[in-house]
Amino acid sequence: MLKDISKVKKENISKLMVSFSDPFRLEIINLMMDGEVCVCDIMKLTNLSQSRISYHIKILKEAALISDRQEGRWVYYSLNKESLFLIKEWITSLTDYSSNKKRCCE
Amino acid sequence: MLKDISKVKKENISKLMVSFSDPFRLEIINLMMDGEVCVCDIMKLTNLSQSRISYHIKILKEAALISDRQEGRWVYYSLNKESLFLIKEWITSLTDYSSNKKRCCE
DNA sequence: ATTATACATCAAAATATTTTGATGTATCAA
DNA sequence: TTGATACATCAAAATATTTTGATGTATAAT
Repeated sequence: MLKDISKVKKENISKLMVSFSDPFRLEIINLMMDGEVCVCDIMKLTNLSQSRISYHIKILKEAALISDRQEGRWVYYSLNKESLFLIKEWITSLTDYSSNKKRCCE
Repeated sequence: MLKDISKVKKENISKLMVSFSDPFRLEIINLMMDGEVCVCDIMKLTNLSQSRISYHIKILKEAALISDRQEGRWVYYSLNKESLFLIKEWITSLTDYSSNKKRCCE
């Protein structure tokens, strides 16, 4: 079962990384550093068009990097700390190796 | 002065995140978990073509995610731990906020 | 000197992502 | 009920990334 979990995680990691890979998404993510924001906030703060923002928001949501909460006409978005933790864990696992130099191609 | 440093780092972060955003690059990165590898190692372990690997390696290198070391005809690649640490720091900074709920659009 | 190996680079083609502008849906206020 | 606001979705166009196959360069072995 552990293998299954790590496989599930692998795809998550991949999606999460893709979600981080656009400069405008990084901007949006940075706006969420200080808490919840709605699309109209992002519009004001970035001058991106509404549909453009919705598109990027969708990618961030599908990667589970952000969560949403609706309140009347507004939808509030915020960073999903669990996903951020997952990434940190994965990166940590990358640096765990003991840097032993190997001869290659043998 | 901490703020200034974070601004300089912003472009680095962006490139690093892009370098993480391809599934084959993730595979290559995973191969480096256990230490140095050369292109021929990656070829054997992934069945990707040589030029394809070189292309991805180049992107990883330009993002400073990996370092290279030449030894005769072989070039050994390995993960750059400093960059990995940089990303972890950045992600940590994202989760530092105190989740205060705000009214938007006001 | 010739040949083979390990890898980089290049331009064209294939493919994927992003942007735009229009339209759709739900909520709210008058 | 009508109109406005906040946001989502869609298809087409614009743009960016990736793949391929050919060629180039440096090192090393014969």
